[in-house]
Amino acid sequence: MGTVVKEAGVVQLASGGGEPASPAVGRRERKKQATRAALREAALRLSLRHGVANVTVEQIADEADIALRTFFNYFSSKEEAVVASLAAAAQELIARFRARPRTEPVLRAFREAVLAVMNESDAAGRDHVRALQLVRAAPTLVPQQLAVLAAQEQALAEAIAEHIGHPAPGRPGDTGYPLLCASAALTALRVVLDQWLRQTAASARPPDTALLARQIDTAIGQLASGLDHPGHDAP
Amino acid sequence: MGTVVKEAGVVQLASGGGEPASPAVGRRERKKQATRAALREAALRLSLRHGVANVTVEQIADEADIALRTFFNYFSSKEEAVVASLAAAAQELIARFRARPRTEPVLRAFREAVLAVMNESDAAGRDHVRALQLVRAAPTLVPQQLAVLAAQEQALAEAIAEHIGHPAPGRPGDTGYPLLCASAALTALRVVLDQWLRQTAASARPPDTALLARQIDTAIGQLASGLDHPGHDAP
DNA sequence: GTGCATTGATGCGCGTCATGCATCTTTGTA
DNA sequence: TACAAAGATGCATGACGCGCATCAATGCAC
Repeated sequence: MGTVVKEAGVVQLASGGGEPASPAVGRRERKKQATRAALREAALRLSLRHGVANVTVEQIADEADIALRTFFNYFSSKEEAVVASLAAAAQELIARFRARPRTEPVLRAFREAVLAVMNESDAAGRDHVRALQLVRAAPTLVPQQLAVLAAQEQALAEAIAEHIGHPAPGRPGDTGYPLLCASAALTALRVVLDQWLRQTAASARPPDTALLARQIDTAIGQLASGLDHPGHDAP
Repeated sequence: MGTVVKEAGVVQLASGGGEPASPAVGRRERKKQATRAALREAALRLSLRHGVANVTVEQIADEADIALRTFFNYFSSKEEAVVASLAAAAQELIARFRARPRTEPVLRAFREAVLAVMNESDAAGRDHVRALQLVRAAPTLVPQQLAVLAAQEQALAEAIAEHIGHPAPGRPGDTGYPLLCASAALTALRVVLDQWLRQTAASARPPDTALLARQIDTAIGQLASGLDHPGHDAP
């Protein structure tokens, strides 16, 4: 039989795409994750060095020492491989959110989750930021980035519903709040990150997390207190 | 010299892509708009009939009686041509917003603008809805749709800043409110439209504008009154 | 440990995509 | 009417994305 690794083409991207924190399964699964990671890192590295447009899928596959054909078993396009780091980050963001105490207001918990993810200093944490910078430099990736975020809306919405003891999205009694809140929060995050990257780009190398925290607080604060009345920095 | 019609590849999409309401210029410009419209309509029509994946760029070009090469002078991909209607709708949405009296609260004006656009019953108005339905049926188009909306955030943010007499985004004194409000509003619109289409899909043919209006009001209301306290239908 | 079924990796081939380049045609204007 | 600018078209080409057949590694039962 043929090979059907991708969980469904674009849907692979739409359904996550990050490393699913494999629960210590067999060697098979581990190797798959390794291959995926190798391709993801190769794509990111080469794209950062030469620019996304100047890198071919073949080069990425060679760099990762994987057959060209195999690349397409994992990602359906170059762009998808590059933003895979972001998908992973988004999934971790949601995991962090789920771990917050339910006594925290929703947006507060979201804020903490974001900062937790951004404060990671390990290899993966760096990749998130590097991928974001790359997206800023390559307009081709913008649609992909947006799709990655949008793909997590549903998951975050469910987490939010759980967090506040609200009916899950689509269930009877659902006010639509969880989904709206999730998409608004992720959008705000995207806007803030974009601004932050623009400023950080020309300044210090080590990501200025303090500045990011302040900007996130501002945005979250505006979302929390209602968008119909502008201009308030610290309520 | 070569041909450089597109205002800049993907940026064409990112900077709008709709018909710029040509100010009665020469025949040259009129013909360009006609060509663009022909391609846009052909792409939409064929995609609706056979599915986006089953339509080639060549078929679209043939249907519009345009050379294949010329197609790429207007759109850099099949998907871009299909969602061009949405770009036009988004631009008109902003135009409508700008026309609202400044006495209206921001989100109220946004609501009115949305309903105005959705109530259009002419050919273009139908195209908006048809394109939205197509996107729902073809995951490939989702990234493009998101990009179209995101591309209008800046424009809407500026309109909002004007509406309330706030410094333009990036200017000194900018609180970040206009951009956040714009992106949140557009996101909410996207979420609401998605839900609405899901429901409308299986029901009446003539778009149920009343239902849409109610759903928009709910979402806008939640945005307006703050996202940190859930569950309120009619404040 | 051996054999079998499953699943992923790889090679091959093909149709499509997307763009650069050269050329021809149309349009606007002096 | 002649000329310059701008768009449309044809041609050629490299990359893309995937179906299909095959090979190899893995997991499992016995």
